Amino acid sequence: MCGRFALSAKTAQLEKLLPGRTVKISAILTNRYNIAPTQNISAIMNANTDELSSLKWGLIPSWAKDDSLASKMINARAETIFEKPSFKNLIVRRRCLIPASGYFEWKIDPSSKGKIPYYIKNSKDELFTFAGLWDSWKNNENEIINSVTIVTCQPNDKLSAIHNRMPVIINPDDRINWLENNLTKTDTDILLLPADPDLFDFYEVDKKVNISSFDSEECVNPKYF
DNA sequence: CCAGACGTTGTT
DNA sequence: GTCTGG
DNA sequence: CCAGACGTTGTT
DNA sequence: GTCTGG
Repeated sequence: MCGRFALSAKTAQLEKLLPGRTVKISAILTNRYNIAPTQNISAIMNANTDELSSLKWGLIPSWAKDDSLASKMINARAETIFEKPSFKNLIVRRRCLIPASGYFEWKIDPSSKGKIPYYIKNSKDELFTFAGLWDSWKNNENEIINSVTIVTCQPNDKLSAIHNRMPVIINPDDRINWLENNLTKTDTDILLLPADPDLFDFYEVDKKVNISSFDSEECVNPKYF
């Protein structure tokens, strides 16, 4: 699955996320190396593909009475996304792209039964984009809270070595299609697939990443080199 | 009909 | 063991 | 995802 | 809001 990731990028890189266009970056973004659920993350929403928006990670459905569901809705399984009440409307109407420079998975070490963190990134160090769904919820103060969940799928042959799920990654050439067209299940079935294994590398990192408040470049440095 | 859930992961 | 917060 | 808390009463 | 279970 995907429960932590990093986004350290220059504005110029983020502006070019959609091929042939310029995405407006209005917020000042600091480099993030340990983005955790409940925090705000950057995303391009289908409702506004002209700019990078900020959404809370952990989906709060529009009908929710409180935000207690959010921590349970950080991921959505691609296989059942058209069936689940919380997601079936969103896959049709409320899709987004979440840029990342890499993400983390914890591999269970059979010998120690402990968990070892790994960092997974594009082999050419390019940004990539997760498939996400978002929703709008109004809290008791009548404030609109936009929140987001990351779609997951089976791992590809390379990443199955460390985990049995992986985030869905939308290729650059599919990004505008994912955001702007009216997609049916037939359309999304060919997009919500494990990424090409050749595009990704992974390596072990220090356990400091376990602590979500430890947001430092050290999180993404190889433990051994 | 109304009431109550609405999710994923990993482990067994 | 299970939930909440980051 | 992991880390850290997990409770009430009464008093300030 | 919509589906499932009773």
